Amino acid sequence: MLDVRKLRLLRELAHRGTIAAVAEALAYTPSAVSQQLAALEREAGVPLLERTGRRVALTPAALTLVEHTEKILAVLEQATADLAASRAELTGTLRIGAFPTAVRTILSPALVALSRDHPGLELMVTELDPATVPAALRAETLDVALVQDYDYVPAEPDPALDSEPLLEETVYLAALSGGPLETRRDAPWIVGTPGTLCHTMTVRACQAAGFTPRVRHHADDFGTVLALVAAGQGVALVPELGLLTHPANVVLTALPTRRRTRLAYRRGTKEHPAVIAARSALNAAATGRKP
Amino acid sequence: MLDVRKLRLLRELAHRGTIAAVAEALAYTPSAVSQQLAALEREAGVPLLERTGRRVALTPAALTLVEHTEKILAVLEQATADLAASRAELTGTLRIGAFPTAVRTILSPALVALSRDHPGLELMVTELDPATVPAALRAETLDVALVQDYDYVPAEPDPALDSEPLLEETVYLAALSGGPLETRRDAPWIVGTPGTLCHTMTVRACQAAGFTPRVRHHADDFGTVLALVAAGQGVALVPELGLLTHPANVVLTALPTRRRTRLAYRRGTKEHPAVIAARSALNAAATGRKP
DNA sequence: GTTAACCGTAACCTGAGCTTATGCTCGATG
DNA sequence: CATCGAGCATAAGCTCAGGTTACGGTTAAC
Repeated sequence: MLDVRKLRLLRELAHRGTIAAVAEALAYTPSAVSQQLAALEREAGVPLLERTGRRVALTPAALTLVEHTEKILAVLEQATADLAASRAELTGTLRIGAFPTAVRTILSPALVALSRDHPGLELMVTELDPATVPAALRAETLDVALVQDYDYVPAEPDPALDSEPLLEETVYLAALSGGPLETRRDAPWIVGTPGTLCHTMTVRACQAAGFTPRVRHHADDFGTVLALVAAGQGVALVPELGLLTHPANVVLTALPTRRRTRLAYRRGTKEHPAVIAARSALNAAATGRKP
Repeated sequence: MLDVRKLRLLRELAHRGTIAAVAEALAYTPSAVSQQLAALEREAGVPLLERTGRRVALTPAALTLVEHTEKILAVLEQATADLAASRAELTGTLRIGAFPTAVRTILSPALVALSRDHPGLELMVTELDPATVPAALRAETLDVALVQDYDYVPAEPDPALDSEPLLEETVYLAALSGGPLETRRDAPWIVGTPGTLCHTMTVRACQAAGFTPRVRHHADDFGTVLALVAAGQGVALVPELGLLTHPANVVLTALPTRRRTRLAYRRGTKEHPAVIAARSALNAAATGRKP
């Protein structure tokens, strides 16, 4: 009987590439992970890892093992979901991850509704960049998370994760005057810090319009971005949710680009009562904002 | 993360009914099983067991947990099968269960072929009554087994097991004179010991013909049965494979009843290379006997 | 050449999970 | 109705799986 705990380490290794990263993610020492994987290899009777330089690579046999592991972990999630559903009241803790804008706009009202309807449910919110969400969900640091699915930035399919559309917003060009994206070829730009989804989204949208933005400022908070625009420091792309307060002199031009926000969770937790509750609260908060 | 080892205990409990039986089957003490199940219940946060008299019953939540466990164990079997397939040579041990007649007729030649073609494969044969096969397969005492599927004795579907047809034979009425089953209403009968499949089969076949057999002798070995028939002690039903040597004065009348033999294994092991090898060897032995 | 990142082994230590021992409850039996 | 056996649960103790820390070897980058 193969040990599922060890298989989980192998799966994490397939995603993260190094034993050190697996250990870091799952709160072990690298030595422990190494020993467990060595034991798994011994039990399997087939080579699973081979050193390539200072990393390890998975053999084909190990990769098929990982695929099976994904299935098993999904069933286990489903089983715990069913257990939670069979309980009368919703208890335990739900760890929610979200990007900063979402926290202040749709997540806050959803949290109010959630804690009102389910007093037994402990809510933990973590603010993080969507790029780090998949790893956090897999490592069970988070249970559900809001992620973005900008045009031009499709999320790679992850067999361990599942998601569903939650919200779709218009993206605006924020400037001191109106006019389409193409006319901003030579304007100074205000974008997010490199590596974030906002940054990528802006750069790709400009490239699709035929130019590379001349980056002048970096700012992730849309309030700051709009203040910079109002101060004549440049132009920027801002999604609908970033416009809670916008300075009077900033002109917004709707672009065809749309920002889609999705609710992500581990495969198998779709029917977990806490996820169901989060889904309905978030949907209510998202549509409640519309008018 | 639910512990699959503990879930396996729960599944076994669902099948066997008492903690003591589970412990017996899996080579633990009852105390260990009790503690593990108590721990599982604690982790689940939901009552799983409730004492009814001096036994324990599973709650609905526990039953759905068992269903999930079946899926997980099947995937685990599949994973080990894939591992074995990725190995060049076939190694390890294959534990085969079979009823006595089968051992002497089709299993022996199959064993010869198997050990010739796969010298690295260790073969272990256990002679047992088909009625005990499902439990032995689930408890991983056996890997594959030959079971019978007489008319009137359909095997109940077990979610943990899988099987496929292997052989179909005619059942004969053995007597000192020819004639259909209905004419033996008042004859003394020779049947297997109560509880075995052979016994059930004979009784039901007679009942389908409109009478209950008057049992005179009990014998499980078909050689013995035929000797008793030859000695004028009564009549009996004997399947084709039981007729390796039959006394000259015994007359055989083919009946419409047919005996079907199936190859059974745990769900998920269908593509295990050792099972594949066993399948082909047994099929060859079964068809090789036909002419 | 030096350094940093990473993997693996050795040695040690802790607790999960086994065993044995024992008590309790329920149902069958005379 | 008293007795007895079957079965479950708890207590106490022991063992080993599986963790940690320490250290050495190898690889890639600068």
